[in-house]
Amino acid sequence: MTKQYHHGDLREALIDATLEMLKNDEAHLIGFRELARRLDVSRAAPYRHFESVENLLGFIAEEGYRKFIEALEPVAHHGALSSKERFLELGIVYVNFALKNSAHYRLMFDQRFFKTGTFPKVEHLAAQAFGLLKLTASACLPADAAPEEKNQLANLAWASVHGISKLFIDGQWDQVQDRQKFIRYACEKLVAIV
Amino acid sequence: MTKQYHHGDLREALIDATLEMLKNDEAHLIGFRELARRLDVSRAAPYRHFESVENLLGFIAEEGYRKFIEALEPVAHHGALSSKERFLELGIVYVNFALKNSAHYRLMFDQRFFKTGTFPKVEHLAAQAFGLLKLTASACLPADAAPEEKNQLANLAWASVHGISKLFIDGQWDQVQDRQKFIRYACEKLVAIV
DNA sequence: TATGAATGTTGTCACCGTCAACATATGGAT
DNA sequence: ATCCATATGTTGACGGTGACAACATTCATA
Repeated sequence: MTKQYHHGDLREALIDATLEMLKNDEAHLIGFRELARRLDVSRAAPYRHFESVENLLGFIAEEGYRKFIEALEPVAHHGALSSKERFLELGIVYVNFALKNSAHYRLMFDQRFFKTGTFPKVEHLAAQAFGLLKLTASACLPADAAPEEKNQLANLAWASVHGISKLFIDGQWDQVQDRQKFIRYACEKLVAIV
Repeated sequence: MTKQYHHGDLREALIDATLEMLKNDEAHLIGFRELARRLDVSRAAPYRHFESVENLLGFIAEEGYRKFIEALEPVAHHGALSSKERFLELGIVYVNFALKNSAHYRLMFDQRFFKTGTFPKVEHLAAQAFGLLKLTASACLPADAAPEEKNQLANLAWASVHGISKLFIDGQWDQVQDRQKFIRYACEKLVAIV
């Protein structure tokens, strides 16, 4: 098959190639010229699909949050589980999502998307995701517990699963042998805090 | 005072200006040309003090870890406190260091420094800092506790304080009113886990 | 005071993101 | 089947960047 003038699905290919690069490199190393080179396409072709590099990364971050919410939602609303069981499961699902989608997760928490106003979609999706966490954590406390206490619990849980995810992803915990065992340990301890 | 040929202490000025920029921007936006402009110096002058931008950032990361260890060490070895008191205090000091030195802290956990082998000094200092955490956490468990359990506890504590620090620093927790109150709450809960 | 080292400057190169102008392919209306 | 608007890909150009080499100035000290 000879080289074609049109790529076929350059948009999707750009996203895939970016995620591929993000597995090893940091976001700031992503560039249209490099992506174009990898996809055997001219240097300006990516501009037909994304306004700018920042824009491409923003879209991928959004995509990540959508997948994230998709993963958390059923657990947060799982009727057959008790509040604490939901809380436990949500933590486990959270960290496993981060591990399986590390390129997405890293990008999702990139500081550049949280300068208020510049990426409203990302901000909104992020708030939605963390709403699920707050909801699930709060439900473990008595209904008449102080709102402050509910927030504190939710924030501590969020910080913990986020910290676990980051330290795994960024390679600081390569020595941990049984990741699933640790994740379960950590989430059980968090549930026990209540 | 007329413009001088020599700056005086360009090296320190570069470090300060970089930290100033890091308060708002991300590491990838730091550049020698921009720094030179801010310090009213020619574009190549920074090369007399740092081999490359990467190198400048690496030095600042090292500096951050040295300060970090300096802050943690006395708490970790504070003889007048019980194991659990040390654990509690260490957590509080950890997060407060991150808040007060947010530019340093962000850089210290930049992924670029943990590609094994490229920044051995940073890697070593990081390991040293986290050794203090592990030591302090482990001491709260019975001496004959399984090493795995000690590691699990230390890792969970580390993940939690790291997550708290990151979420504060990256602006995701701007709505939290009394930061110190939350930090104390979180660290007390972590101690209670033991 | 003279001289080598430290520090600052200018010139140059290759790379990058972005836009404009142009080329080609695609798909639907006729 | 043909025509044309649109989508997509290409090339050229511009200003920005990091990095290095060659050159200029100042400093330290013998």
